[in-house]
Amino acid sequence: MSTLSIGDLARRTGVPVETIRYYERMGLLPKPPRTEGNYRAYEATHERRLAFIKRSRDLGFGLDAIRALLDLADGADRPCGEVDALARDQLAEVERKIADLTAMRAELQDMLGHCRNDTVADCEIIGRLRGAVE
Amino acid sequence: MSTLSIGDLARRTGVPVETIRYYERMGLLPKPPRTEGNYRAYEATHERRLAFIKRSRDLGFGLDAIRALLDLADGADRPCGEVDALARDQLAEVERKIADLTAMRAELQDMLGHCRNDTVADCEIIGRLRGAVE
DNA sequence: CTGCACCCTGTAGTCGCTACAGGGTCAAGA
DNA sequence: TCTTGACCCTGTAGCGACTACAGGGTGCAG
Repeated sequence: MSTLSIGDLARRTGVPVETIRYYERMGLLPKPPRTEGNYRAYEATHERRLAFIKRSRDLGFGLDAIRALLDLADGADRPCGEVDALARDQLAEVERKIADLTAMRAELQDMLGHCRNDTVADCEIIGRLRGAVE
Repeated sequence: MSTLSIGDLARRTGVPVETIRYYERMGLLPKPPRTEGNYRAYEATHERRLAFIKRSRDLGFGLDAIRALLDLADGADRPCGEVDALARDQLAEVERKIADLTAMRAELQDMLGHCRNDTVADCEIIGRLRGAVE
């Protein structure tokens, strides 16, 4: 009655069915009980746990970090320093990626800004990829 | 005399040896002649082509796009509209990624800003990952 | 002639999914 | 009752762009 099929869980969380099975194989989501017909039968705890995973993935955490966060989230009494450290690491990683991409964007915009719709021989974009300007 | 070993080429371009061989397998870099001892013997054309590939990779172009850019770069007389389109697509992709990462950064910063170094039970970060605040 | 740095091929692993293939289950409609 | 079709199951292979071996060959300096 109150259990969910894997398809139900997928619809409710926005995580594809295949990905849910993948998380189970990777040990992120506990194996749910099965019905007579060998279908997975999820309960509310599973939905909460999967929502946690999805939120963490949306913030770019890797599966190893999420495993650690889930472990930490289960130990209510411990100080949250480790959680903090994981979030800080993730923030640093995100900032590094933003910096890389921002440099790429500037170079691409500059290339496109100099494009005079010439032939390839005079093309500023090709020229820069060749290394004429650095 | 004027040929380069794969290691020389790697040092001069900053592209690892294994990656050079990978680009050859993928058809991005033409197969060079071999020495008697079956070593690859590169010439200046290879170095220029590899530098072009590296520059394109640094701007985030995928290998398929680079293959197209290399083909276009070889036809000097044709208009550079296609080059322009590839660069525009790449810029759009980079901007999409920046937008995603910027949203992640904001949320992570906000989470960390609210962290009061509590126990996990009261941890703002864990709380948000659980979905308390949206 | 021996050691060492370098080179060769081929294959498997990384991350986080995604896409089958080849089957089983189940509820609704004819 | 039968059949259709949506859903579910397992297991395996593929993606992109490398990276890391294993197990061997080459070439040069001391």
